[in-house]
Amino acid sequence: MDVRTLCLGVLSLGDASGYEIKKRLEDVFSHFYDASFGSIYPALSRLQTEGLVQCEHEQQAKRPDKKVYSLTTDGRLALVRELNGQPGRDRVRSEFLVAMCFADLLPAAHVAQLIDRRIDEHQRSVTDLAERERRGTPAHRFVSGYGRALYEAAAKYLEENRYLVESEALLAQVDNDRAGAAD
Amino acid sequence: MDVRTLCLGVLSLGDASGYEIKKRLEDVFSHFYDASFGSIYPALSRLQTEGLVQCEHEQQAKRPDKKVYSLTTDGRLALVRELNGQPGRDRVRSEFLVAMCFADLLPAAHVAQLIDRRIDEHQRSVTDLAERERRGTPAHRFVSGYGRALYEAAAKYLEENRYLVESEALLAQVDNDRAGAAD
DNA sequence: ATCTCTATATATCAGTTCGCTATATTCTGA
DNA sequence: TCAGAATATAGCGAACTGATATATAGAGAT
Repeated sequence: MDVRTLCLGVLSLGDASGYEIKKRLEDVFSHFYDASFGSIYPALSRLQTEGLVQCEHEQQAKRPDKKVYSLTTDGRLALVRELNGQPGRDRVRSEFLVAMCFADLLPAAHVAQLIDRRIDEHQRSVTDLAERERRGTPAHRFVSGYGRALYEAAAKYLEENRYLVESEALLAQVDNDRAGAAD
Repeated sequence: MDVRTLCLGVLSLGDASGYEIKKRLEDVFSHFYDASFGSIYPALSRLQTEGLVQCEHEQQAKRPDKKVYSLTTDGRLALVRELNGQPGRDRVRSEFLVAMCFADLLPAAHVAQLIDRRIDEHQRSVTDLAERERRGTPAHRFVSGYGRALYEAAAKYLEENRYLVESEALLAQVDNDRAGAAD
C-alpha cells in the first residue's frame, strides 16, 4: 500500500482536491499514517494518467483554483483489490525510544524532561482521539479507539516505569562527575 | 535523527560491521526503528569520511571479509550532541488500520481474518519482548517493556472492539448481496 | 498602520530510505 | 543432492519527507 492507494481511499469517502485530501488524512488517519504534499500531488497525477481518478478544475474567487478529483469505476475496483490483499507490517520510528536506550549518555534532567513531555503529548492525543470517537462511523471509532487505547497504555507505562531510565541517567552522571573530580 | 546517528548509537555499545549493526538493530531496536542495508552501508561510508567512525578490515576464513567500525572521540561527541536535542515525533504507518477504516468495502470473513492474525502477531510480540526484558540493561528493559505494554493494550482492544468493524463489514455485505439479487 | 502568521492551493526538488538484486561462500535440513 | 538460510558488502530504482517557490487573503499583534 502506498500514497496512491491512500488517496483512492480518501476519495472513496467523497471528491476532494489534493489539499483537501491532506486535511482529511490529518483528521482521520493521523496517528497511523502520514502523507506529505510532495507525495500526494504526484500520486494524483499518476492516478489520473492511469484512469483511476478523474479531475475537474474549479475556479474560486479569492482563492487559488482547485483540481477536484473523483474516483472512477476502475479506481474503486483498484482500491478494493488493494484492500483485499494482506496489509504490510506496521512501521514505527520512534526517536524518543532510541534516546531512552542511551539514557546513560544524557543528563538526568534531560531524560526527565523528555518523559514529562512525552506523557503530556500522549494525554493530549488521548483527548483528541476521544473527541473523534464521538463522531464518525463505527469503523472510524474503531481506529480512533485503537489509537486511544495505545496512548493511554503508553502514558501509564511511562509513569510507572520512568524510574528505570531516570536512575540509569543519574547513576551515569554521578560516575561522570566523580571521573571529572578525579582529573 | 537518521540512520547515521543510529549507527553511532549501536557502535557506542561495541565495535561492529555493517552486517552486525543490522543484527543488533533487530535485537534491540526492532519494534520501534528499522534500517535496511541500503541505508546502513552508505551511512557508515559517510561517517568514516566525516571522521566519526574508524574502520578496520578483518579477514575471515570461510566468510567474506568484514569491515569492523568503531566510534572515534568525535563520533561519541556527535552522538551525545544529537541525543541531547529534542527527538522528532514518532512516525507510524499502519496499513492494517487503513484497511480497518474501509472495512465496509471488504468481505466480513477477510476482516475477521485480518484481526485474528493481528492479535496473534501482537501476542507473539509480547512473548518476544517479555523475553528481552529479562536480559539487557535497565534502559533496554524500559524500551522493551514499553513495546510490550503497547502490544498488550492493542491485543486487548482488538478482542473487545472487533465487533465494531466486523458488524460494519457484515452490514455492507448484506446490502451488496441484496443489490446483487435485485439485478 | 504594518507586519507576521496562518490558511488556501499547487508544484518541484534534494536528500533519505526501502526493497530488491548481484556476488560469493558455507552450513543445515529435507 | 539440492534448496534455503546465514554471513558479508554494495548498488539501484522507486517512494517519501521536508523545504521551498508562488500567489492571495484574513487574523491578530505591536
